[in-house]
Amino acid sequence: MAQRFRGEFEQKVDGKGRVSIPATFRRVLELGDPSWSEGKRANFVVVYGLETQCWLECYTLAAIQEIEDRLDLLQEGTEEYDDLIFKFNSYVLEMQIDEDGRIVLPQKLRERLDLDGEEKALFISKGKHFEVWKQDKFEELKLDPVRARQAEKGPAYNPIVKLPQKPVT
Amino acid sequence: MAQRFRGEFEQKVDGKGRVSIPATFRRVLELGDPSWSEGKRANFVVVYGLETQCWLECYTLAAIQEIEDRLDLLQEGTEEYDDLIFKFNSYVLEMQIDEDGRIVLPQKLRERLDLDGEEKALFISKGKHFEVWKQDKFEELKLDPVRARQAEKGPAYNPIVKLPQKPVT
DNA sequence: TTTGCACCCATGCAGTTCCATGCTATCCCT
DNA sequence: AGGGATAGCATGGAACTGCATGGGTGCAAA
Repeated sequence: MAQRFRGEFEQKVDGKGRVSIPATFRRVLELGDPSWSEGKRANFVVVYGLETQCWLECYTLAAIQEIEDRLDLLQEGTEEYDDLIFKFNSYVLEMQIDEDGRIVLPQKLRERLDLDGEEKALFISKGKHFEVWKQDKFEELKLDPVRARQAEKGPAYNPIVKLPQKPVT
Repeated sequence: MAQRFRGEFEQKVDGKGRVSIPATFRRVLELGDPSWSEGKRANFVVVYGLETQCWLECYTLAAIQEIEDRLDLLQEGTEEYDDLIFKFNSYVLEMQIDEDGRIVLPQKLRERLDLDGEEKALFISKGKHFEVWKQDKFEELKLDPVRARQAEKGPAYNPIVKLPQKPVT
């Protein structure tokens, strides 16, 4: 079982576009990079997508490999095939974590996130990948589905999101 | 069947946010960590959720694994999938019990619980997970459902909460 | 020449590790 | 049954380390 990203972190982006990758995420990226070893720098993949996408999706190399394996099983020319090729080949960047555990977001990506100058970025786990947002933007958009629905209902002591039914086997 | 958490304990949180995990809970967390063995430190998962949530929910790794297995069977993008990903991947922290049976609640969580300085925390079993509250808060809110309902009815000799019917098989 | 980026070094603080203490429940021996 | 030894548990203190962050320098491309 591959490691999963867990948790949600707030990191500062400095004037040069540098951001620390949260240490726990670093561990997962390192393990997901087949050519990584102690002391080396981990590589990973950033999917930034079309212009309308204002967040980054970050994948371990292993996860990307998994996606490519799946691609090989699909018919060329199907909609799904095209979408995946498009998403994971065209609008994509391979990055490397530096000595200090940081990456530099190039101009292009900073613009995409709508970052200028020093700002806070949000790192949000999605299990097999994580996303990076400009914090203000994320909050403004209230994209979190649970929060969005709860906002309608008002606060309540309802700690458990309903679990899915056990599959019938 | 996995072990269950039982009982309710009061533990002191020191100025640095350190708390002892009640010993009986530790046993359950250890058994629920597949990679744990005698002498090692048990890992588990703390779900702190959205800003309105002022308590912590703690799960064994086995319990989390069970949730993730179910997640793998769901369609990405469905409401249920998003809710679960958010709840169990995003607003979550993986923690490790230290040599002395304690954990350190990071700033973020202390704020969430409304703990500052030295205070009492309540550990409350909920069967497959347990919750952590600031004691004062818990009492103030009188969230205990049984107590709340009993308070409405006034004091009565009704010590036994009605047990659920056995399922018809 | 300016701007974007790779590299190097510096620092404060939060988080972690290690060691010490008192209390209580348990066990064993007489 | 009494009493002393023992082990595990809840706490406290202090040193240490890694992480997030900031600043500077040099190089290469625009």
